[in-house]
Amino acid sequence: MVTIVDVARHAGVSPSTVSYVLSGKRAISAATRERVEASIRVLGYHPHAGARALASNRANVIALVVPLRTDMHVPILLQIAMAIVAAARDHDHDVLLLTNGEGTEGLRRVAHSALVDAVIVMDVEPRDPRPLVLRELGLPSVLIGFPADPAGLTCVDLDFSAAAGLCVDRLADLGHTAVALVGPPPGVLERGTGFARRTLSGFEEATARRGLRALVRACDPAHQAVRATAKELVAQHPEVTALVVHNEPAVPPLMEALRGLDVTVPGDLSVVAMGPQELASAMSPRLTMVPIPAEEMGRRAVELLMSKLNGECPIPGSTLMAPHLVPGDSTAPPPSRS
Amino acid sequence: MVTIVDVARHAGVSPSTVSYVLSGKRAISAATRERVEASIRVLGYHPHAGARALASNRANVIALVVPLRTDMHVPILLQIAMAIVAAARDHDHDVLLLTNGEGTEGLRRVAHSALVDAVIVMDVEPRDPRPLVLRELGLPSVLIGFPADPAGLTCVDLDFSAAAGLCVDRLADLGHTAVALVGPPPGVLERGTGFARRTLSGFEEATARRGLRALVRACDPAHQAVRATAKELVAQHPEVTALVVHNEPAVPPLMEALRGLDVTVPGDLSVVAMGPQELASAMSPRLTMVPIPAEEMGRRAVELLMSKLNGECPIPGSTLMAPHLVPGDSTAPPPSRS
DNA sequence: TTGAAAGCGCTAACAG
DNA sequence: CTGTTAGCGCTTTCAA
Repeated sequence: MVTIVDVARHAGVSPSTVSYVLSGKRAISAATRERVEASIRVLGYHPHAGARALASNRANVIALVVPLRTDMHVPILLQIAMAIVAAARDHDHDVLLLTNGEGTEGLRRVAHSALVDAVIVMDVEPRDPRPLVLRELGLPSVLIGFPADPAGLTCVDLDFSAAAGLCVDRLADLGHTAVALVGPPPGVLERGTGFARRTLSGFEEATARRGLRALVRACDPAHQAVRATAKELVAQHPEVTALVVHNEPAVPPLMEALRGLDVTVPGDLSVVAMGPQELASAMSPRLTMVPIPAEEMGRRAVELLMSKLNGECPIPGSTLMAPHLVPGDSTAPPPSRS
Repeated sequence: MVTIVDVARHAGVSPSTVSYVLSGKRAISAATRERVEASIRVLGYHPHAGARALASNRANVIALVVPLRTDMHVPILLQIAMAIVAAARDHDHDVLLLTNGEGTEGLRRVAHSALVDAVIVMDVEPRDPRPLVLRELGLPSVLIGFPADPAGLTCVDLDFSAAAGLCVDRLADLGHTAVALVGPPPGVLERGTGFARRTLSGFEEATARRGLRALVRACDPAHQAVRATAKELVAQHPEVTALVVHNEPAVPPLMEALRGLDVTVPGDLSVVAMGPQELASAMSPRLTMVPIPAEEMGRRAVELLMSKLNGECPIPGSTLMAPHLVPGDSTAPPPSRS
């Protein structure tokens, strides 16, 4: 194994100089720096992670807690995770993968053993035990999603309220006067799940502001339920000319149900969906969407965490990512009343 | 921080004794062991991971390389990853998450810096550069999937050949005499992707063995293409009374296309699919499936890796997981010729 | 069955 | 701007 002493010898300097070249923690003359860097390259030196962690009290590793069972769309989960890994690498950190299988014990373990310096917790929900443990451990952390009480915690999420507003605004701009929100199954809202509630309030606020008639339907993603909801909306509420859908798994059956009811999109009915962007091109016509910005959420979470680790203050308690609307072919002005 | 010295003092023994209690590497009297264990519990001692890695040359961490873009079904990927984390924990190891973003450089880095002891690479394909790097590094590894040349490597995958055979056997047992394989898009097979080829040969071997007439169709998962394939099979090949589908994304549009063609499943046509088990209950009727055993594959990969780390020999070069057929409601005897 | 002590490779005072 | 050196907390010989 190549050690720092080997590099030092090869470059004709002391080990500490090599260390300082690597860390940039003190000024080094250009000449010395170059010689050291050359030696590092020639010898193929990589500092021993354990030794470094031991001496510096920094493992340069962050933990990522991924939920086993989740309300989140799985590909989104993975996208966020990958973005986190990439962003962490940009900050010279690695990512340790943790599940909830060990319960909160895993957090205690990796924190106490100094395996990681900090942690990102995904898919945080209102009644989540993990934030408590994080506070107790004093472990720097960033949550993706919001617990019931985010006080003293750093949280990142999409601004679902603004996202719903964006959908409504687009439809209002097109001339629609009555729109319906097709939301997650009843249970999700009642459980107090944060994002569902925030979408709803954003929808209500925006429709009120724009003077639109508004309907809300919770919708189970099962084929039958979706079909029933579609049928009911079309038959009982002919005034509704546009749908905002915040329920990823319900989208494919919904589009199929509309086709079955001879409702053309966007001719008879416009559809805007909130969810993973891939959904857009999987549907026909291509959906107008407000995508979940997985990439940005992951990066932002890492950046916030790094700020914390570097002792930068103050860190914002909650970060709501601004939504963007990506136009597709599923929205158009409402049909003319003929 | 609680150190091994604190524990030793508290228990009235030497640090080395505490170490040996933890590692079990030498005999300890029951009395001493109990005192030490009590002290560990009381003080809430967790050994410092870095110090341990430095002194023992073992990080007790394995790397998991997850592909960024993949032919694999994403939820399956995550299931395997989670199974790997759980299994690794059972062997007292943690999992470091790596992507291909750094290219093979990431592997070199974590190996040289002793951040990890070994690595599991997911979604290995025939022309994969990573196995070469693993050989070069001498890093203990297990691959999920098969490279073109698996010589000297340890690989785990589903026995796709046997899986196809299982599907054919079930259909033959039900009385079908002509079956079609709906496989992955043309490109996948031509690129030499291992699993597609193995499925095909299993299908051909089994249909020949059972004396069935066999058809094979590569199928792009796009709506249009699936519809065309379904139409062609139904119209041009009325003798075909059953389908074996090995193409996860094509399944939903296929089922819909059949419905559109007034072909009832399983009344007119039986369908068996290979893929993620969740697919079965997402379809109506519930599919008869040969699921990808994500859980077992993950566990097996870890077990093989641990055997390698413990120097147990010989390690099998390739492990093909036995497939299981899970009956659903999409298979029945062929329609009577009336 | 246990203890003493020498490192593992690196960082960060301290000293110049 | 650079070198010397004392640990970081643990494992593992060696010795008893």
